[in-house]
Amino acid sequence: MSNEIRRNMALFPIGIVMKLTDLTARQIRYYEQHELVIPARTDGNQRLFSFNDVERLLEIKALIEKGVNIAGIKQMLKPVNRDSEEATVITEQTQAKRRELSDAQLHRMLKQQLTERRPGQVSLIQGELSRFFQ
DNA sequence: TTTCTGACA
DNA sequence: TGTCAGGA
Repeated sequence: MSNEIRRNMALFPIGIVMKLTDLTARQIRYYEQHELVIPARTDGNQRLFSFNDVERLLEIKALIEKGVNIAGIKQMLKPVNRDSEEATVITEQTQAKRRELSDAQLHRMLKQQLTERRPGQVSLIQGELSRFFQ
């Protein structure tokens, strides 16, 4: 159950998400405008994405590459519920994602991509992810 | 330095 | 979508 909390815990800024998803900030913001993802906001109006947001963006990216437009994606992906406190609602979509991208795979992918960074910046990024490897 | 919004080629 | 401006 605590995994749900962790998966929905917003913690990375757009810069990290860009590397994780291979999307540009422009694209990510554009998708947000169209409500494909609703990242949390904190402090100075900065977007903070959770693991779920990242997975959602990867789904969007995959669909875009398949030639699906925004309208089409809106219909395929369930509308996002952003309850900062309420528990995560396990939607059919969520379960579908689990089948394709398990936690282990996601973690592995994250490690891989975040590891190929310059030695100096690695510590910072790993520090952000550390809470997920507890 | 990084991210944000708005706007235009 | 890319990119620049002007702020936070």
